Amino acid sequence: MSKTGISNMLRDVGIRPTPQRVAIYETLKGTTRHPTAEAIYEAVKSDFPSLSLNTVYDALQTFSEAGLIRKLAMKENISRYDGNPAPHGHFVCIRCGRVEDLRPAVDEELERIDLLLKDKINGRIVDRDCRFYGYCAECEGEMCTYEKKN
Amino acid sequence: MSKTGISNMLRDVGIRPTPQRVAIYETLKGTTRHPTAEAIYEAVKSDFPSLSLNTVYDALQTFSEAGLIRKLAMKENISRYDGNPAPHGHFVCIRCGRVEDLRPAVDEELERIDLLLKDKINGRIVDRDCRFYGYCAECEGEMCTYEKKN
DNA sequence: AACAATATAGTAATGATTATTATATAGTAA
DNA sequence: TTACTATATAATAATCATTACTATATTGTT
Repeated sequence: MSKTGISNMLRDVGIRPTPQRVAIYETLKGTTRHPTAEAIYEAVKSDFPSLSLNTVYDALQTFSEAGLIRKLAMKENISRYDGNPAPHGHFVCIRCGRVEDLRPAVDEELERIDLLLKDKINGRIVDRDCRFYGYCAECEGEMCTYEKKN
Repeated sequence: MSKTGISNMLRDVGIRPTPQRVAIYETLKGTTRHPTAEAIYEAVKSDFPSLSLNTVYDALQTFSEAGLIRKLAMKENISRYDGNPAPHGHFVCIRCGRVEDLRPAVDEELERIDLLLKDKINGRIVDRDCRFYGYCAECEGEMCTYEKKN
């Protein structure tokens, strides 16, 4: 989506589309690395030298509350962010820390469980966050070059 | 499990069974509320007035690393703990914050997905944490009396 | 009973996140 | 445009869960 498209979309959902917010959203949408606030800050800073980390946090929270993005609380007491707000599963490498999206085929299985839960739960389910932890192929071979930055 | 049983179990896995650790483990095993470190601290403190919150954190990390318990990173930037280390799903109420275990029948479905993933993932999966977010029955009716403490 | 290793508790430090506030910017209406 | 109102930004400070440090105490062992 273009900057103009992002701008219009944000306005449509009631979020004032400032250049910073558009850049933050664009950055998050343009990666599958599930970056931290800090990583987004570093990435966007090249275009906005005066950018504040605070602004990044504020934008991410605003986007989250509007359902535009997804916050992923990690066990290391740090949050990562996902530009895809639709429920979908993740693979997390417990050695190098990378977070990857699962293939759609697996997500379809998870969707089936949503339906199953409708009858088995005393409540209304509106979201899902499924994580699968293990060792990525590169870490299995001790050849992992994953850089946590970004 | 009795205190003696816990003590022996801890020794078996190489963890020195101090009274504090036994009490912390016993407390966590004795609840399904997925308490925070603070809540465990408050609960155990009645038996150990001089208990340090630090000791609780240390014990929880030790137990986690030994695979005896499970750490649940919540979106509110706080960690909860689960005395059941086996992979199993949770329901999280996004209004009152309660965390409940899913019925075993649902977990069986999730186990099927583990198998499915073996072929679809470039890595080795060793654990799973599936959360389903929504409104618990009581919060749907605005009658929720859930107390976050404990 | 003494020793070596480790746990506890108290305190201080860390670090991600959030609050505060003056200034700047966006949206709107004249 | 211009003026106006509301909201966003950025800088700074504060918060709060968690972790580090360290002297003392306890455990398990010789």
